[in-house]
Amino acid sequence: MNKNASDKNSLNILQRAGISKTPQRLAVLNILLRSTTPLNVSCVRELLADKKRIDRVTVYRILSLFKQRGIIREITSSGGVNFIEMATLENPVHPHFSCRSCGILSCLEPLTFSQSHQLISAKEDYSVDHIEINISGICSGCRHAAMLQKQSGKGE
Amino acid sequence: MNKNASDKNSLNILQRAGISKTPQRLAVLNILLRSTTPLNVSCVRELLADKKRIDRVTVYRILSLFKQRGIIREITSSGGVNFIEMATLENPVHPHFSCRSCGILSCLEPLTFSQSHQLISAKEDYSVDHIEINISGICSGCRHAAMLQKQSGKGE
DNA sequence: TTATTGTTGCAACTTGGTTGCATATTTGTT
DNA sequence: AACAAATATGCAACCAAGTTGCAACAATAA
Repeated sequence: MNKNASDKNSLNILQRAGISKTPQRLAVLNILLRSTTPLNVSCVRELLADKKRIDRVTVYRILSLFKQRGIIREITSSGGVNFIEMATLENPVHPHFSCRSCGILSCLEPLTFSQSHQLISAKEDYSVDHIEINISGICSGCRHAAMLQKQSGKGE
Repeated sequence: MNKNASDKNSLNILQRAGISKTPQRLAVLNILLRSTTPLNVSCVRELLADKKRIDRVTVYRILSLFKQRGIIREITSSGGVNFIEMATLENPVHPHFSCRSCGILSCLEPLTFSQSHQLISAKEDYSVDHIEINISGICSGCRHAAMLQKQSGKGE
């Protein structure tokens, strides 16, 4: 998706959510749309061009508005920093994988109906509104890098 | 378990882990052993009698030592505050339920082997070392309380 | 043009967690 | 029991994430 198309997409999203379009909101939305992995707030701010640096508070406010309107969803990460990702129809709730080596959070396949059901069924008197699954370990990239390093004798 | 038995248990745990027994460590361990739900750091400190108030830093250091030695495990919660629970054989890794009304984190049944396997199988080139499942919603206590309130006409 | 409403940026704050260092406590050895 | 070496604690100061209050700044409608 090129820049113009993405801008148009962002505009549509804001319009559909019934919130006014401001340069800051568009900028944040564009960044989230273009990212292939969930981002945390400081990443979002770094990705904003220096020219359009947005105040930290404003970013938090924009994100909490987006969350409230269901445009994005938050992912709790073990590092204590929350990540965010687009909450579109094409991107349903799914488990995440957090690499303890590179820190990148990546997306895994959504659960099937029966899998979710199994998880929820235990406590019938609880009213469940969200299942968050975070798997952690070493991602394939880091694993291969480590293996290469070992082979070349630079290990230990 | 009465106080003395719990103290003895704590002592054993420290000994087996090969770490020296100090009043502070015993106090923290006792609190964790007695709690029926995972606790966060400020809860632990509140539960310490005023007499044996332990410095915040010390609590963090004790907990990180316990974690390192596998005595406790940490649970990432969506509120950005980490919870801890005992990591004993009788208390294997399990999903948690976080009530968005009362904030209490409670424990759910552990996954079966096949359930865990299903979750992990997706990405064979990842090396998984932990699966964390956090389910959130309204716990039965809060749900019933809300229902009673509604019935008595105090709703809205 | 002006009044109204909503948005932004700044400063200041809160909370969870960490680091460095001096002091106090354990522990192992006589 | 006494002591030295090693370890643990408390304090102050710090950092980072996230929040709040408020003044200034759009954008919009009358």
